Amino acid sequence: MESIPRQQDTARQWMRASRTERPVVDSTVTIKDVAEHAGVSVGTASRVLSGNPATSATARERVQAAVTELGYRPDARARALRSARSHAVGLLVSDVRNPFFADIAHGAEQAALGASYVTLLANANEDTAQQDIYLEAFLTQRVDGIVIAPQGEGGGNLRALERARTPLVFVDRTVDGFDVPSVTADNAQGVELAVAHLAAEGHTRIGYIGGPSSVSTGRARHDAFLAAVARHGLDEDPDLITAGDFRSASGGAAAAALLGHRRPPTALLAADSLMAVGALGEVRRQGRRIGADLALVAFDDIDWFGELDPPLTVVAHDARELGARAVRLVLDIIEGRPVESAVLPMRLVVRESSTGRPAAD
Amino acid sequence: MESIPRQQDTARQWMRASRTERPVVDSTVTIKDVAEHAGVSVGTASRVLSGNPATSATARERVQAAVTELGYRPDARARALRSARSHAVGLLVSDVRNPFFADIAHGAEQAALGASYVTLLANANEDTAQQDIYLEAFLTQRVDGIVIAPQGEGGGNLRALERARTPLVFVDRTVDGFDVPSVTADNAQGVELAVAHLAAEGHTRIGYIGGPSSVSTGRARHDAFLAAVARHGLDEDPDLITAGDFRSASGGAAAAALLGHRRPPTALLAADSLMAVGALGEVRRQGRRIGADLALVAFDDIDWFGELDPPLTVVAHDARELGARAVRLVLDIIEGRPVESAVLPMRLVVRESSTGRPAAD
DNA sequence: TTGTATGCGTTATCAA
DNA sequence: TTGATAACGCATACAA
Repeated sequence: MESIPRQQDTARQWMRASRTERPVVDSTVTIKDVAEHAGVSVGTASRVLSGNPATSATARERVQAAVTELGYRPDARARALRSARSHAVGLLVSDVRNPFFADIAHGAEQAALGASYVTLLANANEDTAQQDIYLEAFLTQRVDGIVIAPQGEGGGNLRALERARTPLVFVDRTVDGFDVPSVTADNAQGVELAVAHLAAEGHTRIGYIGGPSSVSTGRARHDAFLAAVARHGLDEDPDLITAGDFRSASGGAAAAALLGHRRPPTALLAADSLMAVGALGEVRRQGRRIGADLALVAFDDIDWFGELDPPLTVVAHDARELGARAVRLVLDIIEGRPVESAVLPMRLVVRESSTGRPAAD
Repeated sequence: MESIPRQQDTARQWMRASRTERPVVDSTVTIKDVAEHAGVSVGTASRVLSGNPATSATARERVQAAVTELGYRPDARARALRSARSHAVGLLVSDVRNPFFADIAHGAEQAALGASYVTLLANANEDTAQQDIYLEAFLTQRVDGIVIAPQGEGGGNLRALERARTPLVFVDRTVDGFDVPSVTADNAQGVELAVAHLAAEGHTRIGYIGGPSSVSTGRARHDAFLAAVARHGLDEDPDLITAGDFRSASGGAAAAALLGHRRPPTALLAADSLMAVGALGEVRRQGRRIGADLALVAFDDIDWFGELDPPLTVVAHDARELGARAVRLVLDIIEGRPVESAVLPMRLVVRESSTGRPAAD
């Protein structure tokens, strides 16, 4: 009786597909079927499948044969339910469409794959509500661990995570008041590199296009900018400080505001790639030319920044490495190894956008 | 006896975390705990939780209270195991770092979220082997359906998918020999629009930077290009045809080859955004200027293409819509509704890169 | 080395 | 409307 609803279900599901293929194998081949087909007990089949050494060569052989013949695929959910390990990690990025986070995701995914963990990638879309939804989903899916580039002040489900004791790692960003292992970049150093470079190029008025103060990197870069400007004796004009939301449009708006002042800056520093691109557009619209009329340095080294005209000078961090390290960190927690937060260095890649001339290298 | 290993496990897992917080609630609150706390049976608790109308107001109230008090979160795995529905769809894109696919992913994710499905996003990294790995993972995770932008000729697990009868939808790309519902763009129309535009601008020698012939969009655009060139009476010179791999570097190489010929093209058409960016870099390196010296039209309207200098003329498809439609399609299959493949129109967005002058609109 | 039996957390069946 | 109980697919303790 029990299996009938399931079959009906499957039938209904494919009713209109009207495919002409052979009904080969049912989708739900269980370990029981395998055991039967191999002429062994489920216990033996299970042992063979999970690599338990307590198996005979014949058993292994017959079970393997049955597996390939029936097209058996273990049910990860049942397995996880029984063994309290899902072998899945959740990765929550702020915005998949931001190339920087796409790179982080890629690095994280590859690292997880290497450890034979599956990655559940979710996209908060720079929105705290969506972050909570996906965090909730991760929790109900019982992922073994979570890597997140967090939004906001850390209310809502971020606290629930702590309570649920799910292994958690912050990547790129952190949240105040959370004692969570993290892999971040040395933002202060990055800003210092950029400002020092622009100062060396003779600029004294640098316009800053910052990120939102609700994000740790936004705050860190802002503070570092102020410090660096003071340190290098540049103009500490509040008019030179703007803030966007890490998205393209806000970069354009910020650039417009900066360039609209009576004493506009001669150089621009954008706190992320998307805002840099927005600024690029605004500068062009104003009929000015990056490199020649106005220097531009951006955070985040996106692959194609070097292909632009002019190529963009950037403060780069290795996003892939950031993602990979974060995953390794969360696996360390999961598997009970000692964990250590990491701060990765940033480096300056000088190109024409800040010098007006082809780079030396 | 049975629960002891689990507790040990949890303990080991957090041993070195040495956090000082209160042990508030154990992570694994089950429905049993909820029922006990509420003074009802698990059956009643389950009914309340799943919105079964056969519940009394008091029962609902008490269970809800217990849920919030204990911080209960249903176990999606157990739920899926029992109900044969995971409420998860797998999304496999060719390359997350390609902005076009990032947009597709975003659209798909939002659509799934709207239907309260979770999206498992995986990245094939333009690699058939990785595609198979993730397909395998989707299968073992027993996702309810899969949306994929497929790689290669469709060997390996793509066939296994068919056999497993997992609802499947192709997005953007298709694979010959598979009778699978799909959401694609009208590539032929897109190419025609681009070629017609360039012809109208007076170009007779258009260099084509195509995609790999192993991908359906690569083939479709290639064939359409040949047809359009013939139709408009332009130079049908084989030297004007190149092929890349949908990645930046190959676009640069293709541009170099095209521009190196004795009779170089006066316009370039790139079959995707990343290759267009690569071409952009190569053109700059050769000291030429897009728009003025050489026209460029690209496939895929990436947000920031309009911000570049000069802004890029593109053949655009709405990637978000592509992703959203694909998800809706797979949900249609899952939930037994009639399904219908869709071909979305493309449209030409004319900007300076192909005209040398600011666009009218 | 193997088989049997139990339980993981949940939903669904069946009586009450 | 409710409670007891079986079953989902799998892994493991225990006995053989």
